[in-house]
Amino acid sequence: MTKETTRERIITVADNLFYEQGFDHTSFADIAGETSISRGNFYHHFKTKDQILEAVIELRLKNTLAMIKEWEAASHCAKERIKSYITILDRNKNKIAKHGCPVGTLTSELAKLSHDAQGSANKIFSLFDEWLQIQFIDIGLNDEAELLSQHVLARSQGIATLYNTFQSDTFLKKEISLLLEWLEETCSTTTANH
Amino acid sequence: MTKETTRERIITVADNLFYEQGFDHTSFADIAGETSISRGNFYHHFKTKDQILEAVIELRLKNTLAMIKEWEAASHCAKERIKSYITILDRNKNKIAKHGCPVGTLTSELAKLSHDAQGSANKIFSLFDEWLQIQFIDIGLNDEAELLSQHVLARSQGIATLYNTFQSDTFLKKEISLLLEWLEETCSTTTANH
DNA sequence: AATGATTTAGGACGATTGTCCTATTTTGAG
DNA sequence: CTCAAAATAGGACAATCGTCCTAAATCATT
Repeated sequence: MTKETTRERIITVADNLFYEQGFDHTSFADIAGETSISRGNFYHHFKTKDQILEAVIELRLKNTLAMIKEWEAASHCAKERIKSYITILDRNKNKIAKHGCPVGTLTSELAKLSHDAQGSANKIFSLFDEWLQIQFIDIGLNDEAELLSQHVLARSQGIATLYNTFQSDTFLKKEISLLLEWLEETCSTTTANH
Repeated sequence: MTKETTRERIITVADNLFYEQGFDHTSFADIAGETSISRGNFYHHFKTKDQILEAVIELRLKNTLAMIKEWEAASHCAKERIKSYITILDRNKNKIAKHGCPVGTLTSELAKLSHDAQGSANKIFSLFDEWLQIQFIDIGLNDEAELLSQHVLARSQGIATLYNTFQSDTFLKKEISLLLEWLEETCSTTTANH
């Protein structure tokens, strides 16, 4: 494993801090503290704070894509792949309880800040969206794929938001199973067409 | 109509700005600018910025309660009342497109800031939650009321988040009708018990 | 070993932050 | 009208923000 460069280290730490504290509320001093890098050195790698944000979003896109590829490798069945997406809610429950969904909270924050990187951040959402659409098309739900994909996205976003607020495990468990049930029903409506 | 006091004016303006820009990103200068009140005068009404936040949350609780009372006055049928809640998504679509759901985005932000007012902000969510539960109990779904209420909350939160991101009207329309359909189905399962 | 380029450290900058203080003005009760 | 109380204005504060600059240290290539 190659050693992490300074630039990569900055991005990794910033990624976590932006998730935990929010982009706007995270200062250079915060990042410097956790990286043990002097403040002045930042500007040799990034000219502005916004450039760090762009790099963080790029990293998240890369990591998201890698995660999706893992799901694809682990399962050749589209329905199972969608399940992989839904069950992140359970796998990441501890972090979601503390800081919400990393995708949804970032886009919400950037929307409020009217930040230029809004479009870039939305791409992470789009990445999930388009991938889910492909899965639904694969199942045979071509016409409805777009709305079905966004339905899954919306449901999981809402679950994350509410779990972040109330941190009720019974709620989380119930909602995940409801969403999985919905997936089964939705798939079974067209398996007759095969 | 009695004239708005200075204190009330500060809270009203702060309420809007916190919603539009976020709490952390809104400065005293911002509020002062929109209220035409000198910065120094603030501290005669509020000792800290956090106290303004508490007052804003209090106002939102009051307004939420008033809105709920309107729904109750407008409809004696519990199902219709729940519909009133669901269709806020459509009535407030323009603001949601720009700034997201005022309840969800505030609680998310305060969670990231580890802010003391987190508990107060969550009360707004709880207010909707408990009220929705009462409606479901009124329908006769006593045992499931809690999970049904939170299901509605989660769904609407997710719809708001995604509409804020993609601003797709077809998505919004479709999801609202899906949620209304769900409500019909959920209610009809127990009308047999009457 | 020598030299040029890259990387790092740390201070300085102007602007802005929330907070506080002190005059001045406005208000309301006697 | 009087005068104490409440409300307002505006400057000062220490701290922090993102940004920039320069000197020192490290690296890589010859």
